[in-house]
Amino acid sequence: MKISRYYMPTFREAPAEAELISHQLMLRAGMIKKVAAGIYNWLPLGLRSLRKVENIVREEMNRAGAHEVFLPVVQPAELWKESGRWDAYGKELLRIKDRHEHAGCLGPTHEEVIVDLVRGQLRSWRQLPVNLYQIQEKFRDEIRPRFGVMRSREFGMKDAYSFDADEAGAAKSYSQMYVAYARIFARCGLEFRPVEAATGQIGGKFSHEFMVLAEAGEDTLAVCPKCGYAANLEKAEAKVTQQPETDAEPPLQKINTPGQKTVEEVCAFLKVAPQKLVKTLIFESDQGPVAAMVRGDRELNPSKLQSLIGAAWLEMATPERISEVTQGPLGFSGPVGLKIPVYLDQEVALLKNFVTGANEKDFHYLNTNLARDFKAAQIADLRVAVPGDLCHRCGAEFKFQKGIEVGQVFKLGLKYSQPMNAAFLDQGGKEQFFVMGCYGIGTSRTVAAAIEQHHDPNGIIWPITVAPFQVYLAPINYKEERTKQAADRLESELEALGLEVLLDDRDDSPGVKFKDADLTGIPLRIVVGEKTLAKESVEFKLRSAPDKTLVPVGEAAAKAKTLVEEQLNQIARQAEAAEQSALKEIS
RNA sequence: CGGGAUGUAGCGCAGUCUGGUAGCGCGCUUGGUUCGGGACCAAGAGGCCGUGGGUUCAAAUCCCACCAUCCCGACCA
Repeated sequence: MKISRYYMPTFREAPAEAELISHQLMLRAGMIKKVAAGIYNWLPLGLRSLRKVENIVREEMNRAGAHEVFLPVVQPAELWKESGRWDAYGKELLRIKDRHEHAGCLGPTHEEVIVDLVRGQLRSWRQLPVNLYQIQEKFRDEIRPRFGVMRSREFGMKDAYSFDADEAGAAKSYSQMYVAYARIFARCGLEFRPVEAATGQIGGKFSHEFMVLAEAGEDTLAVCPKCGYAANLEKAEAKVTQQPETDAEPPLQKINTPGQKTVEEVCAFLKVAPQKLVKTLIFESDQGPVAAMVRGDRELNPSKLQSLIGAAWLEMATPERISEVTQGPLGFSGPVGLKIPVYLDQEVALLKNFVTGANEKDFHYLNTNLARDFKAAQIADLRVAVPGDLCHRCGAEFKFQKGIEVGQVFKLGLKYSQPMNAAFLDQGGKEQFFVMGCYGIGTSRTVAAAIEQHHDPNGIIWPITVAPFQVYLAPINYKEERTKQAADRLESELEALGLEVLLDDRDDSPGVKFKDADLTGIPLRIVVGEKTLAKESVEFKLRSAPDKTLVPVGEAAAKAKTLVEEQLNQIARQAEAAEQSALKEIS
């Protein structure tokens, strides 16, 4: 491919809108261009990388026994009403109407459509399991799109859905996907980590997220360096290290605390440590209002509370609602006398004689005690893990790392098959709902994540497997006849060997070409010039290393092929290793 | 949606306070000289100054409204 015939506008400076390095580099290298907030054009260079990610995904999905389908972007409201998500899904679901005033939406995900596809067609246990996937554009009307294709409204995603006859089958499908994902991300040249994840509004019981480790990540992971436990902060469980207190229980004492609402204020006013003050937070959920208690120096983790009570949705109650539910204003809530279920963080259960709100303006209680003064509906780990916490499995101290979520695997169970009435006949002739799983990979985001992980001040450093081209062929002066001939000839030799070559045939100074070679991150650069040709040679340089070596012209193509294959083989070995450790993790 | 900021040539920016011919760098075009880390000389092209309204003899500049974009927060298979 000759650059002069290619559409690849590169820039010296990145548009001011780009914050993230991957975003800046993608814009500068001419991979993408913004159309509107969270909506991007993919240019030829960017599309080549995106397609490489997609093809890796496709190969591995096929290898794992899944079958590719292609589902519509526009989906009818009826299906979403059937699953109950027409109302449950928030404003991210872009609802539209057609000319007949018929309601529909742009698909943010495809559970409804896929269930509709198979129900009635899959009727027998003999046909199971089935795993169908697609690589599609999704649309989610994000409140705040940002970071280029890392968090855009329209984005590329592979989504797969498995249908099994029972839990055991579903567990097997899940494991297969888990292993396939490990291979996929390893093949993309990524350093990643599967972590236990909260299941969020998609529901289900069990989930892993595949995280690419990068500072720019929006998620925080708690990783145990000793036993390998890793979890999203939303889910991470810390070991309780404190001993239960055994103090005597003096009587409950109501005390005037005028205007003291926050933990800080109350602690200062009463001269108690925040560890001895317990916050009572009121939530609204589909299960009705609930209260949750954590120590004053801790932060409640809503997703833990949500999964504990099995709520479909959960949010902080409004001040008005708090007054209704507790009979007291915001800032003075406490467990004593509360009529709603009270969920207790496990740390709180160890305390004696703590301070709580009195559900009355300007009053708190001293010497509040569990059992004597109130009952807990349940005691569990409800707080957000913090640096310094210890792994609940092995007791080593957690390390916190930032990660980009590039994939997630879910066990859905009957969440969609049941309401949408998708069933088959089991061996006993009995009707059963499909046990489902769903498995997503953000393909466009994966491209950005690869750049986040592989760049230097000069530009991108692509892993060979997702590089848009493998060789950047740079003639020093393409107008010089001997150079031109050598470059053209080498280009066709390389292409004949199946290599992907970008020939920089522009009438620009060498500096421009080197800068663009670095910026676009193509793994192997070959320079052809009068100086090298005087030695019957061309110069090889890997983007990932500083060394330059002269290679005889006649051996150049074969040598390039060898280098590319070495890199491919190395990644193949990494994929093998990733598969092996994934198999261990999931068994 | 709350808080903050910005909209001037393809990109990066100045000009706005203090109203009076719309500028700079990069990029682009033409010619020439160059050719190992974003070359040099010369001549050019390119702008509803985000949109609409108002004030004024006169508005990129002052006032009002709207729109868009970015950042922080809430949100998020």
